[in-house]
Amino acid sequence: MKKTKLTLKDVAQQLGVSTATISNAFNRPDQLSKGKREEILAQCERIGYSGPNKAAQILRKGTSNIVALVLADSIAYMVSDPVASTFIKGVSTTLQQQGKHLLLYAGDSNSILDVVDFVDGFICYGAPRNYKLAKEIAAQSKPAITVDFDIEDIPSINIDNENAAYEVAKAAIDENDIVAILGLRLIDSPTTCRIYDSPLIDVNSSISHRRLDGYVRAAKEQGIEINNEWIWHLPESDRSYARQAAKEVLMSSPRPNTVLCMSDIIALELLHSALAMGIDVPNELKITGFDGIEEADRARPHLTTVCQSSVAKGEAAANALLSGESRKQILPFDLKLGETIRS
Amino acid sequence: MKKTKLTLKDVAQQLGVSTATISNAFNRPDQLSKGKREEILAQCERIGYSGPNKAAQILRKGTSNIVALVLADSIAYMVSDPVASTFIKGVSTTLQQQGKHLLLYAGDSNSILDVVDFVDGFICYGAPRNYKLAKEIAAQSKPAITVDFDIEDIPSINIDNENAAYEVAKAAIDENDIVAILGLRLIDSPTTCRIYDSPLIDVNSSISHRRLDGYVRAAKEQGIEINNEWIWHLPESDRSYARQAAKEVLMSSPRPNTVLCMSDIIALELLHSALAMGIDVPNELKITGFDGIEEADRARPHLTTVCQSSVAKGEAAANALLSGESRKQILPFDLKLGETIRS
DNA sequence: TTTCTTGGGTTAAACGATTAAGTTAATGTT
DNA sequence: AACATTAACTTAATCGTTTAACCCAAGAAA
Repeated sequence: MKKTKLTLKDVAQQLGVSTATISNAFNRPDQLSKGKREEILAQCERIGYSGPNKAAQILRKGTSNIVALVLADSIAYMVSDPVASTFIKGVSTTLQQQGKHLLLYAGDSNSILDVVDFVDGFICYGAPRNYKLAKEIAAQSKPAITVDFDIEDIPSINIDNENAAYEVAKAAIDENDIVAILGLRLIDSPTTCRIYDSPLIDVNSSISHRRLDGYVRAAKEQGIEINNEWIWHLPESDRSYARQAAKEVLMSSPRPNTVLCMSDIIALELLHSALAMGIDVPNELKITGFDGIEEADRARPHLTTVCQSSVAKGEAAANALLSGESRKQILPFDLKLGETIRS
Repeated sequence: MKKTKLTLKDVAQQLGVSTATISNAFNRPDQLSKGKREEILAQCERIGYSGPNKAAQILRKGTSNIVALVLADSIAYMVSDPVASTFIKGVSTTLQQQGKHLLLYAGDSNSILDVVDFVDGFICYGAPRNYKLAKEIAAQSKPAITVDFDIEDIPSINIDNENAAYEVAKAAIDENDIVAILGLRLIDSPTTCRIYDSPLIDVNSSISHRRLDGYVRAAKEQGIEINNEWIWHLPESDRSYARQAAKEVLMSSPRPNTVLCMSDIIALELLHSALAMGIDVPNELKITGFDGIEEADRARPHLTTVCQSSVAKGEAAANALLSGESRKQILPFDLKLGETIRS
């Protein structure tokens, strides 16, 4: 039963050497003879000193091996979203390989100020709801990287959302279709709704707008104009929002026969609702998703969607952060044709 | 463009007061006059001092507001498992409410020694693979709580696994059934297999064994003896392991007509495989799960399972840790009867 | 022999705060 | 008027390291 934790000083005293030597034994093997080092380490082991205190190291060295993962929404939401959790997977695997620790930071929190002093860097996933957070990230001086959005010229990881959306829409849309869009975070509303003439929000949702652009371009090529009336807004990629929006879309008249969804979760919920109502997919209703989540593979008919690798994004983000990469990267995507647009 | 970060000392100098006063302005309002405090805070704001450095605070105060969540497996696996990620959800929500930060710690890492000095406590979810980790948790002196397993008399959160398993099995098993079990981490093997006479592993899998006990007791009440030949082992609750085990079970002859699964993921995979093979559930095959995950609700026929609230577990764990609760808690479970055992 | 290296240490100044103990002046008590 | 109390600060020790700068003895070079 040791009364109090041993410090470097205690150990130095007991072994009759200077604190610097003990410190070096742990951190800089080249600074002392091999024999002495081994002896010191052995003695430390024996008396129960497990190495320099990390809290003190953080202060002194200015580095902690902790990387903060700043999530766009609450951790609770992020961890249950298949896309986000897969991203976290990629990040954590890479960080772990490099001996780094992962601090989950909720983007709906107030300020990164309470962690900025001790983390080694930031990985920011998804545009934060409050712009203040983005400002703070830009203002602080630790390494940072953004994913699925951009802050000034901070390095970032993205896919080409406009083209991805364009391609999947192009594959789905035929002449004379009635096209609807189930979009994410398009306007500034916490509920699911048709957007009509609400002004599109700008700063926090670039990827949604790029996707929208792609959809609109593909439609236009078939001579179809999508006006706001046919665009729905969901505050997040959540099953219950999706269910409600799906219901509205399927009830509206005339009923659209092509629905472009900005996430697979939304698309799958629409698919289930449609099938439950006895609607023939794809003959009466074509559906496209976005992301390429595992669950989409299990659906029948198979979902037509855009696959992007969230794991790859996570790995790329972590690697870029740790290696000091400063460019912005565009990762590839994959169009996946399923039977939800053509049987 | 400030050259270097301001410190408390700099600020004190500039404002012509002692460092103690600045520190108190931030931490102990009762130690100085209201007027002075407001003036100091205003000045700090003006010159761009955003408060005491957190790294230094951690060292000096010995507390960081960081709680480590020690996961049984890799973060990657945990974050994608519906049960584990729901648990994380509960933990993170509660921690966030109390202004604490969440550090994700992979249980398959080597040692907690590299974080123990700066975290405020540990929440350990699931029995770690390597026993050394459990030893370390027990040996260190920060607050800790375990979930779904126990270490000596460290406070813990559990459900009554034996009774839960007993009840669901009792509901499913009829006289003369052939009963099989798809179990988790029963033996020390990294692959899916029938366990035959392999010795059951002990320390790392208590909850699986409690469940096994419950199953066996229920079977015995119907005069059925389940020998090891009818027990399968899966190293984790993973879809591909489950698929393989499901295939083996359904191919074995005689084919069991009641299969008790230790997780919903396993049960659902078995259900899908059975339906795909044209087997009538429940008339030719009865299936039970464990956990009560959301996806089980979406399955048809509805899965019979034991619902336990992972969110509640997470909340309870975080609350107990933060409040210093030292008792072991048993949370309730709910038997949920679906059509996979009786139509 | 003298001078230069160099290996293997030691000393002591940071890192950036917190806080117990001490000081001083103003107020309250009797 | 003499003494006790309190409010509002300041002083200085401390948290547990790291690391630049210095020191010394022994071997190499000249």
